[in-house]
Amino acid sequence: MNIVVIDDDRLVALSLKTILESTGQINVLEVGSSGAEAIELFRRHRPDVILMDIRMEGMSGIDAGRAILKEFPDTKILYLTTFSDDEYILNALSIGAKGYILKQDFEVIAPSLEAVMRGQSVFGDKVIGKLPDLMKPKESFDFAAHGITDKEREIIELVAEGLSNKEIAAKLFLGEGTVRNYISTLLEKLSLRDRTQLAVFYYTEVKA
Amino acid sequence: MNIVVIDDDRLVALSLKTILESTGQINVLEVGSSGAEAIELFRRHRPDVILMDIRMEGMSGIDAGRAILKEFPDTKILYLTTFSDDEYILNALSIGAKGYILKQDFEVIAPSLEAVMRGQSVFGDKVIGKLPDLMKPKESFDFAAHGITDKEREIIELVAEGLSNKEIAAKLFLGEGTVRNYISTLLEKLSLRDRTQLAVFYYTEVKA
DNA sequence: CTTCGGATATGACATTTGTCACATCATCTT
DNA sequence: AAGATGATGTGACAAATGTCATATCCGAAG
Repeated sequence: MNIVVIDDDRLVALSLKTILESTGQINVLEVGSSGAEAIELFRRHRPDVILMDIRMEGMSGIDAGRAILKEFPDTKILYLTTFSDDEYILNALSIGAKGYILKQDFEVIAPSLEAVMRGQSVFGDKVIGKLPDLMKPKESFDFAAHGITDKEREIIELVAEGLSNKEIAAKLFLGEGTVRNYISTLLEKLSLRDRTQLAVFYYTEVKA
Repeated sequence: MNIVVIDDDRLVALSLKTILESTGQINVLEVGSSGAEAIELFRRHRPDVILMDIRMEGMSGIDAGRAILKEFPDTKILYLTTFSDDEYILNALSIGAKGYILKQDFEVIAPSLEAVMRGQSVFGDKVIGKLPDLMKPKESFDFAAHGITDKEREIIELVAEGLSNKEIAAKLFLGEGTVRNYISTLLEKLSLRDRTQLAVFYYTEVKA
């Protein structure tokens, strides 16, 4: 199995090389220490798997991974990370990484590489355990705290579907002027300027 | 451990009750067969865990779960499902379910319940394996296929930030009229009516 | 009962937005 | 050279939008 190891900390990268090569199964073609280098080394060697740190100076492992996967979509990327990098778990999953394991669990690194080679995905227990929390939708915006009434909330939703005042009025059996008034007070309450910003607000703050 | 079992298929629900109670550890307070019933039974019994089917007539297990979690945020929900229900995996995670296991693996159901009681999350191997695929961002909208130019794409993005024509013009060093023209052709190309719909389009089709 | 706030409505008004027809200029094609 | 294309611009216009003042109705709070 030919792999490339990327870690911000060159010492770590070299240690990994040593450890992994001692298994006899794994051949570390080269080590690198930045996202840019990851891309370059991948282009040069086309390894079976990339073992890469996530948090690095400059380009993050995620960005590098995204770039590589864009060029070679069936690349197998295994992320190696510190326990505190929670935010990246979802990113790693979403770009299609094959695994995400913790540096602490170094005894599972070689087996994980084997698993990835076999086509499996490898996400450590602790990583999986965090998924539910991470997926939880962030507190949806607190309408009540901003004094937004039920009707107003309903209006926001229709605006966020792209309806015109006339259409909203028809749908809610209100006068068009009334709808405008609602929107006016809504814009006031949320410090926005127009319905487009209201829609943007909805998608970025409420439904995010 | 007191639980409630919900399954569309009453027979399955009752079988589960029998199997689980035979362990001696688990007490099935009551079984139900719809999402609505799930909510009702939860309110009445406050079980430690709800074991619930996902795909059901009427209200889905996800919707029922969401409703219950809204009322009682620390509810432990364990979903039981058929292998083909892929689409629901992410939903289950995102509402904060404690587990998602397959009906086929019925021998793991009781242990999973124990695990959930202990506060662990339980997602079967096969479920985890699918996560990377499911998280992959859907093809982001193909601007080129719709004949949308780079400049137009840039305009869309600014509209989607809630900028006015004047602001966009200033930012891109264009005349305001030019910006309007861009937006006009954009609306034409995408069969939309106004900038708000353009913003909505951006958030639902492009950046979704 | 009176008061108050929320929901609803109207009309007038200024501004923004979207459309259209057309014009200029540079580049690229033929 | 002639023509096509795309980026950019202008002016005029109609429609949609947002603001404001004001009014009615109703139910809840005092």
